[in-house]
Amino acid sequence: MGHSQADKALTHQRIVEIAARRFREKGLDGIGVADLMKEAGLTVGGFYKHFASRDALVAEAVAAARSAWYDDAKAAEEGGPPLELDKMIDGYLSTAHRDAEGTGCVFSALAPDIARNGEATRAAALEQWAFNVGLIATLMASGDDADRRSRAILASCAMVGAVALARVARGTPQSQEILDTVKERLKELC
Amino acid sequence: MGHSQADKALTHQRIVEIAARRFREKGLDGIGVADLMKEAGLTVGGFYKHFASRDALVAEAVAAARSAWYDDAKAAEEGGPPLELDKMIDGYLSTAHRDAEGTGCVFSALAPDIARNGEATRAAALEQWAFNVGLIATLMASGDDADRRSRAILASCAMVGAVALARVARGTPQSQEILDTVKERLKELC
DNA sequence: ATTATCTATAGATCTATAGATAATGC
DNA sequence: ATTATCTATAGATCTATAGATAATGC
Repeated sequence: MGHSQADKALTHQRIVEIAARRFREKGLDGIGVADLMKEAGLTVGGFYKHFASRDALVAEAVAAARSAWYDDAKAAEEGGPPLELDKMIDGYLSTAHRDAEGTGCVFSALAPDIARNGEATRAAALEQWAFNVGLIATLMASGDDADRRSRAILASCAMVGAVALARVARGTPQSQEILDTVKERLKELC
Repeated sequence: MGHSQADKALTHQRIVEIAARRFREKGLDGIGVADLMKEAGLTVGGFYKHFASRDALVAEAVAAARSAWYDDAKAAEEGGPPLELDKMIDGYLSTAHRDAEGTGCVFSALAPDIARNGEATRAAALEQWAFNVGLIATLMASGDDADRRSRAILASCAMVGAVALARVARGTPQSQEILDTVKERLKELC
């Protein structure tokens, strides 16, 4: 086992990433510190040398819970394939995203849980939301700035709600209907 | 204290109603059986004569977690004031609804929690969602049945997402912006 | 000497059950 | 006699801390 400061930073990051995944899968109250540490190959005793409290981990994990859009945007900035709004919407409203809570959008997985949490967690989440809305607005084909932002906000709310509801309806025909309907309507709008 | 069978039915209902409120406020994992019983003026020991398990209460509470729309629809059926879609949207996307998790829409308060729960809970929730979508579609001014349903689904997803996100953003200007923007866009659509 | 992690545990939960108590209802 | 509720508690969590161990880094 490593004990250097460099190792500690990596360990810290590993705990945060595991938490970001498991919290999205099980809810912010759905998994305990001991299980998260175990999954990181550690024991519970070391946790509080990394985080002041469980809540502090929640805040870090929510801030770190990035999904495909963010990765794609970063890649595009660094000369990768340019973003296409149609494809982003298709990806967000796909069954693959619906079935991958742990790595998907933090809002469709945790919005009500985050809303019940402290200022730090909510501010970190809101920053991500603003990033997403900005991204959608930028990629729209037409409209002035205010109109783009307005449509981007509607699209963001509809997508977050659609994936959350499609997960509730998983296993029924309504689940696919929700995803397909919102996809079709948003493509008209954007 | 009452011990009759009639009293027991009332007690059962009281527990379910308290749970429906507190679960929406604190999340499905946010309050324990003992605290719910205490709020009903009872002690924890009697709980399992009312419910087979905590999960059974969750399922009943989610099914019973009705909000203003349902009450208004029932009242309209019984000769009360007719439903108006514009007013329903205004109410749903109001700060009053945002700030009243405990009595508001079960989906904006609990959708991801419900999605993580068992079949019984999810089916009870989906039934409510279908009721709401049907209501919206019925009240739309124009369009054939398929088009109304399609727009009703978009409206439902956008409203659920908007209130969940407005709660995350509570205390910032974005909270109001989300509610107002989605309100304006949905009134165009409906 | 400092510190990253581990072992062990305190103290506070939480779900569920056993058995007692006190009311209902045949 | 039956049963709705209560008291008490078992057993399994969960967060947080104390003190030991073993590595780093001056």
